[in-house]
Amino acid sequence: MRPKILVITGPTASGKTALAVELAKRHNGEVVSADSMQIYRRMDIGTAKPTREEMQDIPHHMIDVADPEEDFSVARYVEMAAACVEDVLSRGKLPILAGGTGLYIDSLLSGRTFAAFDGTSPLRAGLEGRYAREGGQVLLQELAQADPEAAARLHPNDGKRIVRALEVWLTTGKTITRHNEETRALPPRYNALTLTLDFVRREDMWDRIDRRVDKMMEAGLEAEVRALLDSGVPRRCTAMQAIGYKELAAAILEGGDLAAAAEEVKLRSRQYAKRQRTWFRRNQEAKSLLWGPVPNFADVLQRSTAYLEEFGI
RNA sequence: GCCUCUGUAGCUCAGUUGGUAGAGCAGAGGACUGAAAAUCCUCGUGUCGUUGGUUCGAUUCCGACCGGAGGCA
Repeated sequence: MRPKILVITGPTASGKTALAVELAKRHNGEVVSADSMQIYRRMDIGTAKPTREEMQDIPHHMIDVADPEEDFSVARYVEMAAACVEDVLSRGKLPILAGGTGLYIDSLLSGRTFAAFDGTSPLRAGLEGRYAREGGQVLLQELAQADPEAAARLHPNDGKRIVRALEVWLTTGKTITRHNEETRALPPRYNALTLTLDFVRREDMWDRIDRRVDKMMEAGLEAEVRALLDSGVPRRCTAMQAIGYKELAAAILEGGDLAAAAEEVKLRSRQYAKRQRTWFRRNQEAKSLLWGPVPNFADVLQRSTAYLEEFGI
């Protein structure tokens, strides 16, 4: 019998944190964050990391577990988060996976494993160099020798995935297609009830995003980004690619207008929310909780509780 | 008041030697197996400001009018 776990997801600014905390209080739960950027320490304002007050004494895991100059990854997330979930379960409490990083959530729930990876290998650097010089078409032809399916699936411009597919083949002797098939066949690690928060009207979500970015600016996002840059966090590392950070870093270092940068952050956040929705939409099992034009927390809480009862939590 | 420039997709603009038009951005949809807040793919009909005229035919040429920008008084 696979352990039951509650998942709360949804696009950015959809109220995941508040709902997770409230349900944790009512169901003896602890929150395990599923957010690829709240992982990083010293990045609080721009990632909308829950504050002490917002956490309301509910333990939160997988927040502040890496430094910004480290490069985190899905594989690391799954390994660490799985340990957190096991820990929560072992104490007889309900793990509540809350966050908006779909890949992290799905990977953890499915029990997915990942092929070996070495970000510093000369092989990888070589492949990246060749992609830049020779182009995707050439590498895809090479990939087709070993893994015709992946070569057919990948677009010549999708350098990241072409390099990875070749890397997996060359270092493990197994194609990424084969690897994917094998991991897909693995049994799910948990029995999850997924609640997806969203908005009836897209415009309402945009408004919330805009207001949240305004609040971030008032709360001192600029100073937070400056502090990261001053402490030597390189601009090209993963953490600095986070929305809110890369735009402000550009404005700070290239002398741009901060107000314009904030508008850019709003735009990128909306586009990000759209991508998140595309990801969540394909989960047919998920229960959707929609906010109307006037958010009614009590109503959403009640509907959530009904789903939990039905699921047997 | 006069002169010049300008008015084309939500925005910025290109273009049509007269045969009703196309880019970037925005937007929409999709993908996603060790960067995922990342990365990648697909999708462009709009009274070509309004109204007369010339013409077989005008968004394109001419006039008037209405916006906008600048210059001269």
